Amino acid sequence: MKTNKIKVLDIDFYQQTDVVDVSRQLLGKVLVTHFEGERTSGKIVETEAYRGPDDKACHAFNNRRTNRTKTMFEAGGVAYVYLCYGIHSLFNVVTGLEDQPHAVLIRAIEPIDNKTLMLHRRKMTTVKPQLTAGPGVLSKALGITTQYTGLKLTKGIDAIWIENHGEIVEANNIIASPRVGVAYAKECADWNWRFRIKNSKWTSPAK
DNA sequence: CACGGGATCGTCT
DNA sequence: GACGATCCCGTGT
Repeated sequence: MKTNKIKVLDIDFYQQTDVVDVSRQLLGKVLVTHFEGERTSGKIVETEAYRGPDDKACHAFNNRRTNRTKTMFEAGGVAYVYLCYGIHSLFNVVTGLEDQPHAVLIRAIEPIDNKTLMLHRRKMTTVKPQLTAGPGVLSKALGITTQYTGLKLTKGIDAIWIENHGEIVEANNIIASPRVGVAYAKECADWNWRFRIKNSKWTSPAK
C-alpha cells in the first residue's frame, strides 16, 4: 500500500558525491517523461554507475572532456543522453558536483503510466519485459532521444524527472554484478556496479 | 538457450 | 575510418 506523497527528486539528491550509492538509491524510484502533454513512467529496476575520472568504462575517464562528455561535468541533476551503436539513445542521470563526471545509466524499468503509448512507441502489441528491459528500449518507450541531453531533471513541463513514491528497496533485495559490455575496461570490468531489484521480472535475466 | 551478424551514425583519431 | 555502456532476428541445439 502506498500512502506516501509522491515527491520529485531534488538537486540535493542528484548532487550526492557517491555515484555508486546513488545508483542503489535510484532502484524503486519512478522515471517520468512528459512530452507533448503525454506522461509515461516506469519504476527503475536496474542501474549502472559510471564514475569518471578513475573508471575506464566511463566516457569521461581521465577527465576526458569533449563536446559529447561535457554534460557529465555539469553539476548533478541533468540528463546525459548519447547515441549507442548508431541506433539507441541511452539515458543517464548526471550526479555529483560540478566537474565530477559521474553518471548513472538506467538499464531497465517496470512500466507504470500510459503503457498504451509506450507500446505504440515500441511498435509492440502486448506488455512484456522486453518493452522496457534494456537501456535502448526503455528510452524508446519513454520517448527519450539524444536531443534531451543536458536537460535539467529538476524543473520544466516538457521534461524528464524522477519521483519518489515511498518505495524502499532494502539492501538484501539488491543484486550487484559486473556491468555490461565493458570487458575492454580491464580491471574496472570487475567492479560490481550494476544493480538490480531481486526477483524483478522487468530486468534482463540475472546471472 | 547460446551464438552470430547486421543495422546505423555520432564521436574521436 | 574505426568503433561502440545495444537490439533484434536468424540459426542450431
